[in-house]
Amino acid sequence: MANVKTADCFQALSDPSRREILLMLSKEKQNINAIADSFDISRPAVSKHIKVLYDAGFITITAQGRERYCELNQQGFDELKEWISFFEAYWTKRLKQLDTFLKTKHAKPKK
Amino acid sequence: MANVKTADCFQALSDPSRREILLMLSKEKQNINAIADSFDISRPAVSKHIKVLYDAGFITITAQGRERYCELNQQGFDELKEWISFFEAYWTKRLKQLDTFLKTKHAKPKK
DNA sequence: ATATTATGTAACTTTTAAGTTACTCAAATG
DNA sequence: CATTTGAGTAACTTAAAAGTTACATAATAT
Repeated sequence: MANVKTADCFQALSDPSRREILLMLSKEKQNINAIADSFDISRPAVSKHIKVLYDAGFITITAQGRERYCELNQQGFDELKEWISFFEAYWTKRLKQLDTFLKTKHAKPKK
Repeated sequence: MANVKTADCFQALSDPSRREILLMLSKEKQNINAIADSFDISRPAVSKHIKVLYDAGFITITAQGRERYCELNQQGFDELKEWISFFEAYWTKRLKQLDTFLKTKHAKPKK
């Protein structure tokens, strides 16, 4: 049952610290303590954020001895992209409507 | 000072009701009460959600008499897309690394 | 003009999220 | 093997979101 998303990706991204963590991980793989060092909040608080990001499919965690290295995971990002792409259809439709409007109602400008 | 985003788009999307509202608006323009009728929560609660979505740039509101019609606004969605596209670079980099690895270390498969 | 309808907002409560400290445990290290 | 280090978690506090009811106001309808 590894790598199964159990949390909401939108909820996961609503916290600025979590987005910051993702940004850090886009630069390099890091273990929990290294991540925590970059924040003002306590290590356990960071630990919780990591769990949320993991549960939402934004990171993978690999144990190396007692250290746990975090890396970005495409899954969460994909889910987000999918959501957005649903709305792309809306904008496409809107553009088509505008186009039709311009062609039928304003085919001949009054000048 | 119209249409200036004052709230965080991620925070706005973290609530399921608000995402549901966006989904409804992708089907048709609706006024506040019409939206509220589709939800179990009270009308003022919906009113607040609408405000959050507006502040985050996800919808526009047009008054028609005493009614206020809500429509999707591209701005919020664009902000989200921009955020995601930043991370696209990460995956591109990862792919390139993998490619290089395969070419240099495994140019000749052992079989 | 009165009644009704669409909406906003203030004041408050409830729920949820985020943070903290204190403790635990297992892996590394002297 | 005693100590240090990296990390998880439980119990609790604090802070922020989400919801409610009650009230206000302006536009429409009767």
